[in-house]
Amino acid sequence: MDWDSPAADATEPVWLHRRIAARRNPLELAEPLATRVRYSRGQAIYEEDSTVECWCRIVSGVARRFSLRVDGRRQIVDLLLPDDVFGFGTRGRHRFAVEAAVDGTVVARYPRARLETLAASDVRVAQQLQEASTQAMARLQTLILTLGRTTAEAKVGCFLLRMAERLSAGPPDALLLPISRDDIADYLALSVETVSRSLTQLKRHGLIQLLGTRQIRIVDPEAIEEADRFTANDHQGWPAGRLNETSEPERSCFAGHRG
Amino acid sequence: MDWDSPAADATEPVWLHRRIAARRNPLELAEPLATRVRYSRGQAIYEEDSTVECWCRIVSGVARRFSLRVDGRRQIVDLLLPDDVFGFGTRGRHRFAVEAAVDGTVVARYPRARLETLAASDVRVAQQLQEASTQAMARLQTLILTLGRTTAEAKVGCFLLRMAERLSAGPPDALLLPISRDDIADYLALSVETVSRSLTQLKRHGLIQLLGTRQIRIVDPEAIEEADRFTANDHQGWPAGRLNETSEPERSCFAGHRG
DNA sequence: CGAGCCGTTGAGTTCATTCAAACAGGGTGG
DNA sequence: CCACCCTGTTTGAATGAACTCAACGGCTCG
Repeated sequence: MDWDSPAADATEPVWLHRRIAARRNPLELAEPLATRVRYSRGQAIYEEDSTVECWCRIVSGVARRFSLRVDGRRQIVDLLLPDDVFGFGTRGRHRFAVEAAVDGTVVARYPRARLETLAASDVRVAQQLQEASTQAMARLQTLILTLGRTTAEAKVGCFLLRMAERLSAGPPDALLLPISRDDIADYLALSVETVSRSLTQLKRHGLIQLLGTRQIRIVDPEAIEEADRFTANDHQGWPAGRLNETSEPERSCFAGHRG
Repeated sequence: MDWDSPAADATEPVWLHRRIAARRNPLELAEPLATRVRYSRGQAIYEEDSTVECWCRIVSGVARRFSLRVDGRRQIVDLLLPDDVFGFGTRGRHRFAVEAAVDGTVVARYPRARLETLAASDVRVAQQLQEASTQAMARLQTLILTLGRTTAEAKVGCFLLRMAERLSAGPPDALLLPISRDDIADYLALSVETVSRSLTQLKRHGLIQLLGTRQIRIVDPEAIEEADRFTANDHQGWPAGRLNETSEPERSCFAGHRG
């Protein structure tokens, strides 16, 4: 099966593979150990508190690492895109559950024991593991900074920028969101309604354009990055030329996601 | 200098060393490489975007890893207590700055290059590095869960529980906060006033007792853990017997921190 | 004793949430 | 083909929560 090839399945949207061109497989040297598994949306990749048997890498699609609270709310701790590595737990146990966030998510699984023996014999493999772990830590820190922003508009804007950076090879001017508003809400610790409102606010302020419900064009990244200040001050401070609604027709320009 | 000994400096408060008994030095095998440095409150341990030269371990005291936003606000990404390891950056550079949060914080520094050669020759050292890295990741995930809670009272309560777990060897019933309200605020992305109000709220609800400004007794950990639900419902649901104010005299039972 | 820092409390405003309703698009079945 | 349902998304109104600005008390240090 040729799941690594970008054009493997023509029915899948492009963004699921776009990143493969941008970044190399971070576990390239361990690839002989890998077995691939395909998951449907919502399907568990592993459960909370399960034992660590494999390291995992997203080949295509998206997965969410999350925890369920006592009140039923869900906190997504990490959003896993193609070539993101996950599955190293704490003391042999997974602290969080992981499940596919879109249909047809493909995960490459590397048995932990064999991976470790390989790493012991090949330093470069050990370095790749280390690097993958560092990347995962960087994602967590980025999320903390996003959660730390003051207003919901700033959080959502920051989220868009980070997603654009991760999804695109070139300049982060446009992006196709791979996940639903629900997932964004649980990722940013906001309500779905607030996420939706923040997006329309960002659009009204001329910082983004909404081409489709999930297709977004980033107009003013710097202003988004500093959105805290602007929302704190009076709203006269917005650039006047951008205040008119960019009323693009809201036709869906793509297929392949079923929310 | 015998900084490892719990009674090295009688003027230092007990909690700075309490944890040494609870958890072993996670870089024990690398100790021959270590050099110790003492920092005063607010002093930089390393700067943002500096090159990674050493891994670090808190011997005694507290440090904060943080980033400054454009609006001047500060987000503390990690709070470092005795025997916490930090300083592994992303691609050779530190993404955040670290500075001492209390006077007399002692840090053991392990030169990166020598540490790596040692790890290459001794598998147990490599395992210790791996374990330390995993611990750091666990701290980040815990913070994300804390930041993800709905109300400020839930955030602060959750913070107290996690700090009690980290600071004490026994049951997490009491703790002596090692940091100021300001630091808590920047850690939880709240304002100082809200932190203060949340503490008095938790006290009023009978979930904690405030013995001193920094000495706290945890009365009902389970209720704190589920605080989201209670604050969401009506406030008649609180245990009636605990609603009377526990008006202990607010004398300071300890010295050694100057905010 | 005054200055300065830390912590708490109050008043008013802004912001996010809940509850509710409405809309759009995809898919299925009559 | 159209009606219908289901999911996901958007918007409105009202409530509740956190923030800012401000003032005050306690404590330490000079």
